[in-house]
Amino acid sequence: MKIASWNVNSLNVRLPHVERWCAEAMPDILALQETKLEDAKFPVAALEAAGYHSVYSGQKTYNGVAILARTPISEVEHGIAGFDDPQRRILAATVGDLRIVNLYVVNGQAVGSEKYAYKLDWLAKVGAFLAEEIRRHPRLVVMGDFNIAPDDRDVHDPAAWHEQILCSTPERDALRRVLDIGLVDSFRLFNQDGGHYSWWDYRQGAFRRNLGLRIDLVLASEALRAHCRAASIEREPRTWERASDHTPVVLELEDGR
DNA sequence: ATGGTTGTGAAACAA
Repeated sequence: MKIASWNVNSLNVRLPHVERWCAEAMPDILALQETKLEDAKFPVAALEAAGYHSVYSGQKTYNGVAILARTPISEVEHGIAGFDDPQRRILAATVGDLRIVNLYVVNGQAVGSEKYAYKLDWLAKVGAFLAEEIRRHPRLVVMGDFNIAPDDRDVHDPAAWHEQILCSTPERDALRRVLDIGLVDSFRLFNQDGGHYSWWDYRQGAFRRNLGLRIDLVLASEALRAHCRAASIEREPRTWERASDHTPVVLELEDGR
């Protein structure tokens, strides 16, 4: 069972990349962020032809999340009940015996900005939502673009990024509170090294020089911890022509019961 | 060098 997350930065532009990567990597479940597509324009038929069911929550120009799966998808939740947020960043669904939550966490722009305050408030609300999700669905995977580098190993230049956006202590504390619900950063179950990133700025040849951050995460609930078999960051799609600035991150789970 | 690149959508804005 291969589970993956990928910020595609426009599914309109990246659909050929998604089709290609799915054909090569054959993920069973794929969470997409920044689809930037209204629901009416979601490429359901193309993804069905590629072998995937899809559910999605999108909007024009910004944000947008989707969950693709090779088996049927049920119990879809769009956003958080009681949090009337026009930004489409949260999608939850059940695939087989797994509960999947796909998050496109607020970027926050700059520490101290209005968007930064929104990010921290958003993370607190999401934390409360996830506490309920894990209670109802112990076999929970929470994945997406977290827009937070968990610690300095996940940052190419920790001094330059010190207390900057994506790396500040309040953001890392907010992520810690999410993990404390009973989730583990699956990549760190298998690799303790720095230098492994999931996002590289488009500018100044950052990918070629591996100047990146690891901000795309697949979190597994404690109930799934013993079933995690491998985790990886798939750098190849970032080398393709007209690539997203993010690359897919993968968790392999022991096959279901 | 307060730069640089990409996506959306037609000028900024977001990342």
